[in-house]
Amino acid sequence: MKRDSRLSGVLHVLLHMAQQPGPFTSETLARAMETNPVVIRRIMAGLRDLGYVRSEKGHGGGWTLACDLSKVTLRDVYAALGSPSLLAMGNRTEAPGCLVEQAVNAALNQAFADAEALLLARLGEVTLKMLSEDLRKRLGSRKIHGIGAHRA
Amino acid sequence: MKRDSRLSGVLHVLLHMAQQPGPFTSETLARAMETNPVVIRRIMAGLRDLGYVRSEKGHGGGWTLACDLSKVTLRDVYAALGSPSLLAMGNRTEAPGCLVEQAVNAALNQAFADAEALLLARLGEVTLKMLSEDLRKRLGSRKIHGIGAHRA
DNA sequence: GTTTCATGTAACTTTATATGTTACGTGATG
DNA sequence: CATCACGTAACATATAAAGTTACATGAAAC
Repeated sequence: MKRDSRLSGVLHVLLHMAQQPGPFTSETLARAMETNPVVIRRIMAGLRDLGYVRSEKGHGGGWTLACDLSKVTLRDVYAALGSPSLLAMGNRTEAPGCLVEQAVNAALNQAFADAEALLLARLGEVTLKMLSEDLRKRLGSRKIHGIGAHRA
Repeated sequence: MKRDSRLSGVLHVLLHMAQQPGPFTSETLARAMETNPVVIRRIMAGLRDLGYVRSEKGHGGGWTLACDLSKVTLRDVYAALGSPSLLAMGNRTEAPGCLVEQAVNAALNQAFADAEALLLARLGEVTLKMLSEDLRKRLGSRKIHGIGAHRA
């Protein structure tokens, strides 16, 4: 299965934005992520609707952070994407009449639910602020570089 | 993303086989699972290679259980499928030069690894025998039915 | 007010992967 | 040797993410 990298992508964008004042155009962000501006707008749409970022049209427009980074967790960001399914595996049939299938589903669903719950909990423990601070540590003594200096 | 249901499928097959003596042709199993015989052979190939089941050609041939059901866990079955990825989400880039990407990956990988580990652990706790016994409970007082009586 | 810029969004293409299907080879049974 | 059943390659289909094109909307610059 093709793995969904939207969460990874949107976090990348948000972290870039946290490094310097905005606004950033979709075009600029897309170049930094080596993707298309439309893709940026797509993954940012949910965040905008929830008020985590703001977007402005016209000259000098673009995307701006509009939230307290210490209040927004990775789980919130995940939810803003529409909470896509976390697991790559699922039941063959969701509401089977076959008792064999029911037995299989019962066993798998328990394991699946546990794993999903743990993953969501972990994502809920990490705020954007924590991520941003981790990034600054990685940047180390290096001069805080702008998006222009982004390394492919 | 399309969710992988091979684990669910192969467990379904194994449970059916545990309900009555074999051998079962791919054709028979496929009818019970509403799929194609080739699909059955495909998902059974790994199990055969690991010795969990045996396959015989020619007249009277087919698939037979060849393991101690109390010794094989759902995790073993999962491994027999080739350990396909468990999570539907992943990193945008696996070994990024970009520090922002590295920071994002570090945070996500931790959460992902925890969830995967828990899922594997849970699968490792359930044996085929436990599944089979759960199934018999579900069948209740009902006469143990054969595959022929399988309900669509 | 017209031009330019930037987002918003629909529609289409591409890509990846699971699943389904056809065809044919191999070996075992009768 | 004819039939049965697996083994496997090759091809077809389905679904979802990602990429692309096109155009509408609204804001700023001139």
